[in-house]
Amino acid sequence: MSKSKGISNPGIRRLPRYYRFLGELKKQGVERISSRELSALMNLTASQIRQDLNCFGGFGQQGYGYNVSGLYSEIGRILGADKSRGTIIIGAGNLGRAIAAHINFDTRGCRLIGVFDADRQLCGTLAGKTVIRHTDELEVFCNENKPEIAVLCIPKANTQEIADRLVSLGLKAFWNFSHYDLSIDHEDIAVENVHLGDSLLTLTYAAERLGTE
Amino acid sequence: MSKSKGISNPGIRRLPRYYRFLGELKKQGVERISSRELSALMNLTASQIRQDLNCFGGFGQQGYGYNVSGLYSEIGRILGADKSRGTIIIGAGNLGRAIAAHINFDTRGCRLIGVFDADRQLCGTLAGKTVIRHTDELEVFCNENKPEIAVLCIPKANTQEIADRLVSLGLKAFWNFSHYDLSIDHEDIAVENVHLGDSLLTLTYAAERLGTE
DNA sequence: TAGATTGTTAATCGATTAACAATC
DNA sequence: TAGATTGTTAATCGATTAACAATC
Repeated sequence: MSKSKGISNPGIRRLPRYYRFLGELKKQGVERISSRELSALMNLTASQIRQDLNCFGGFGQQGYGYNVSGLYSEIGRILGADKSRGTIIIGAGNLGRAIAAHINFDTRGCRLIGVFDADRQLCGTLAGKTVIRHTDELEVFCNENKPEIAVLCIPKANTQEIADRLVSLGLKAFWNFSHYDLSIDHEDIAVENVHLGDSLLTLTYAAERLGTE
Repeated sequence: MSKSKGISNPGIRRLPRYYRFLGELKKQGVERISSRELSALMNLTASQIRQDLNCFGGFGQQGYGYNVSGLYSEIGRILGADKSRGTIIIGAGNLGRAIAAHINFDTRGCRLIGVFDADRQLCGTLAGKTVIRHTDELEVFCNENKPEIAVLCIPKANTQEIADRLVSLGLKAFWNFSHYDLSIDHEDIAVENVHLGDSLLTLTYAAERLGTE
């Protein structure tokens, strides 16, 4: 066991990637892997991997390396992928429906239990395998089902308002796709802002500089 | 003018965010802003902002601050948002269609000129405002229209193969949504991997730790 | 001129890399 | 035991912050 100096911030964002690669290796039937082999695969340094992993405990074995399947489960546990937190999507436009259909919530510690939209036309139709409900039903639904995580696929203008309402309904974590930097003043609330537009602009910037260096 | 020590890597990823906030301020009719005011708005330090911006030139004025609209254009130019690079989407499933309909390519230096899918059932139908074509037409289409940027919304298994094919057709930049870490060995190719699953797991991790610290 | 705020250098902090003793 | 590879400390590198002279 480490005395847990804590993993670096960049390290935290590497954890899901470790998890993904280890899952792949496990699926391929690989039993053990050294930090060196994994570093080659993932384009990191072996040192970095050992530092990252050792923050959570000594998962490896000298002279052997890491047991793939064991490490996979450990990281899954660290990430909370073994949980099953009730999750709702707010906004059933193109993006909300794509996320409902496209994201595998279950393997990431989440269970999709509801999709909501303000447009009555959409209510009753399906987003993935989930029936779309009207946002008026949020209060009743949340009191009954106690979801913890909300995915926000709504226009910028409504985001803060809806988020505040959901906080008051007990939601604890927000995956925010609106073009708005959500930051919630309550402590004990987690927010992950996804700005696809920013990501595209980063690519544009890189394209702009190709062949320059 | 700076002698361009170069912006930090995290700094590069902050540029689109600066652009977004300045665009908002401009829309609100704000004329000037100091690094201090902007830092409060964006949750950064004033020093950081001055460092980031000064890498590209002295856009500010002592005693005054920055001209919002001028700085907005400068950053847009740096990012390449003023260009109009031909862009195609490969894969017209839920995600591909959501991106076609949801992302404003034009304001980010990209012009969506084609959407392709391997499923003939989809061909001829619309993704956003763009007709879906069969991937068999890629060669002819690319030779005629010379797209530079490809958005990959295809299954993991096909990603590397399709990417290689597109590289040989002259594509220069890849916005990759497949569950696969695309890395292209050719130099002079830019890749931006978007792993929505990793993003969700990061949120799960944060949710797991709420109230812990 | 006085006040404000940048541009820029120096100091600090944090993350990554290198090195190696511990140990399987 | 010999070889391999971790866990962990120390050295390096890079990014952020602080400070302040330049200047509008």
